[in-house]
Amino acid sequence: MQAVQSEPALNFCQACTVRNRSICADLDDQEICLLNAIGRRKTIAPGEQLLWEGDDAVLVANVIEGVLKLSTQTAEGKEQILGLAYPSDFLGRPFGQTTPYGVEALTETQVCIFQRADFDRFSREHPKLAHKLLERTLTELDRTRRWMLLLGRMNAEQKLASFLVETTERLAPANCSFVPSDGPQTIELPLSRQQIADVLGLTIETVSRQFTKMKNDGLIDVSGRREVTVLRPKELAERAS
Amino acid sequence: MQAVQSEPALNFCQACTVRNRSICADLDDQEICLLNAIGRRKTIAPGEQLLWEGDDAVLVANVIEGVLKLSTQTAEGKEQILGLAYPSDFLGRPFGQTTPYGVEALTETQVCIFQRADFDRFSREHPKLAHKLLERTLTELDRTRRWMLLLGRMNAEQKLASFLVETTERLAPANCSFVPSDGPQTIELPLSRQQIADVLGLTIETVSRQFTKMKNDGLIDVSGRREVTVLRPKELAERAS
DNA sequence: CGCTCGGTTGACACCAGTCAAACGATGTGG
DNA sequence: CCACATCGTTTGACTGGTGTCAACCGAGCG
Repeated sequence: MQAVQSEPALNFCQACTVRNRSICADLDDQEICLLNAIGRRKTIAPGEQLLWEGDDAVLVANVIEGVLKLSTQTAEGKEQILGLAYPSDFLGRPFGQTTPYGVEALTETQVCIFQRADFDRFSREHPKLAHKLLERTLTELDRTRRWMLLLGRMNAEQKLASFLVETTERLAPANCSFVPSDGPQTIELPLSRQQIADVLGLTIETVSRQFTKMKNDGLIDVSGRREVTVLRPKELAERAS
Repeated sequence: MQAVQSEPALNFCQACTVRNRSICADLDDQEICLLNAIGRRKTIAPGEQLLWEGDDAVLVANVIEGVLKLSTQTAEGKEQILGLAYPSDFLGRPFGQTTPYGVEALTETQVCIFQRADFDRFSREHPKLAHKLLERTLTELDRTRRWMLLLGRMNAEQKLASFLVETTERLAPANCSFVPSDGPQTIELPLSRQQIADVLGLTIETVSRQFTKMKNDGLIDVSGRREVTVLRPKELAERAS
């Protein structure tokens, strides 16, 4: 576990870009101040790990900027990505003993981290925060369950189409330009082909073939390795079934 | 939505068999009394539905006895079971708008139901309950994520083995006899072959073939349709990988 | 220039899905 | 009592999608 890149305890929260979307949203200025005192900002480079599977859960965090993956491995060493975390998402396992999955940054990422003990205490004393956390966890559970449908019942084409639709949606507010939702839209994928395969429960070859097929069908355009333009969002959504 | 089989408002909670395991565990007698006043017991027959996918979420519930399934469907009508609920588990979507999955009883089931509005209010006023609910939801999220690994990365044999291992574990305390965990153990499956297939993201034929294979390999014994004896728990756990 | 790395493409194998038939337990009506 | 239908399950034959293995491509870099 490496040293935390701490910064002086100024009130970062007031200028925080996810202030109104994260679990802190319902707290008043005074409470924010208290929370600010126990939290620290940290920047994580792509590929760097924030939490390790099986470790004691000593940290929790809010995602401020960037994308991270939560993943676990089978006994044979195959990876399965359990979920992706975007800005305003919450990371970690409060009130738990061990972290049940690894967390790794996919892009340049900024998080707001707390010692778990501090955070646990704070949330016990501030039901508003605990309540927000509960709502968020319930939402995350719903999203995860929808992902099960994808893994259990969809074929490769439907999986990739679903992935592109969801990624476009979740990345859109970051670009923030008001793009008509049925027109072409370009996104930069935060994941490599291998990582997409791990998310979808496929192999890299199958993912690659599906990309090529969609390109040939005129649904998408693939410029660089990470750059994808969705040409026909509606048809793509249809293929996601 | 049918009428609730309500009973006079005696204090059922005091005699509740899941009193110490459910989300009510941390409440004191006075709080239990208040909760008791807004809850109702209800018995559900196998096959009967408690919540409908897409409905307004008006009910939440604790499972007291029996097994239920949470499920959703693809556009093509294939079913995917998202999870199973056992005694002491919590059902429903507090603080949400619509129920994101259907809930149906698999066995004769007893639940303790609340109007969502009542429950939401109660949990806001009693942080102890909200906290238990949060812990439980976090645990459920972890369990669901482990299930994703099964759906995304395991083959049919590993899936069925995992299913039998988990079902044996979760059904064991109900039988309550102290069986040595490495000896033979008989359980009555709460699911049909088709439902097992829906849980594991397989077809009924594949499930059936895997049952036959495990029987021939001497790992299990299949007496009736629902009765399975695990002969070699350790080997079974190994196949679950 | 050659190396590495991520991605693409091809050939092939195999697991699980599909379709179809048969089985066995249960129930119904004559 | 038997004939027959029904339902969940099992078994068989075949297909096809996806995994596996391997070769190749193209960009970046020393």
